[in-house]
Amino acid sequence: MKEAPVRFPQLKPAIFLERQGLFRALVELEGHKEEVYLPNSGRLEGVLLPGARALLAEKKGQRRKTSHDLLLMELSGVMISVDSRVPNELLLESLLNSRLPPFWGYRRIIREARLPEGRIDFLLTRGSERCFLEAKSVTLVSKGRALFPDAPTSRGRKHLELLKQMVKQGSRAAVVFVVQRGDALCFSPNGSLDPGFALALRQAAEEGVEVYAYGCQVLLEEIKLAEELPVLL
DNA sequence: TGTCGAGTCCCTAAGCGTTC
DNA sequence: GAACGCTTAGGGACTCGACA
Repeated sequence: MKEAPVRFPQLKPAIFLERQGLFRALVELEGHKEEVYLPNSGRLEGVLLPGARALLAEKKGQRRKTSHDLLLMELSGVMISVDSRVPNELLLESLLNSRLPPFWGYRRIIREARLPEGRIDFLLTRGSERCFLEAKSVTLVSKGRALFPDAPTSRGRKHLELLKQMVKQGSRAAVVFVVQRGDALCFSPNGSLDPGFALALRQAAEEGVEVYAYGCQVLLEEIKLAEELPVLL
């Protein structure tokens, strides 16, 4: 697979102190404490560790209440992207440039496709053929195995139900787990934390929903999709 | 008709409060 | 106890009105 990077602006190093809310974190930046935007509402277990190195992007905007986004954490030399918007961007880049072999040949790509039952991240079409694609952000890795979710997710199960419905209606449907770090060797659902999601994913796969996982190469300058990872359901 | 800006809706997931 | 709704911050998509 060829590379499809999302580039970062110049990042500022900081020290992560604590999470202050769903979307806020307190860091030490250039000798003072600073509240920054954390673009991820997940639990981020084992990633947001006090004292760890954080990397920030300066942001300007009228509606903003913070002046920086927390984009990367560095733990034991491993760079981890904590921006939950990145997987969609990476997939879009890869789809637009025909860089994902399982999804080659689709002529039209619609983001955030609206359905009566909900919204799906991508709808790919080729004539009358349709493929629904849902992207999931993964940040948790244990002993080389990427795990999703890092907190019980009823929304995740809802998305799987929706994909199953699309398969029943004759469309193709897939869920793509994007592991936003470079130290994962394989992917599994996090059955010990959310057995319901793990069961739903296995059932979805049995009923025809395709399951893919990709690792990422995370650098200070950019993040790009890496090789496809084995999925162990 | 085309462009621009303002406003609205929806998405992310956890946590809290309310209702049954 | 379960189910549901709301809130949180920020951004993208979309709609609508104003104007050239």
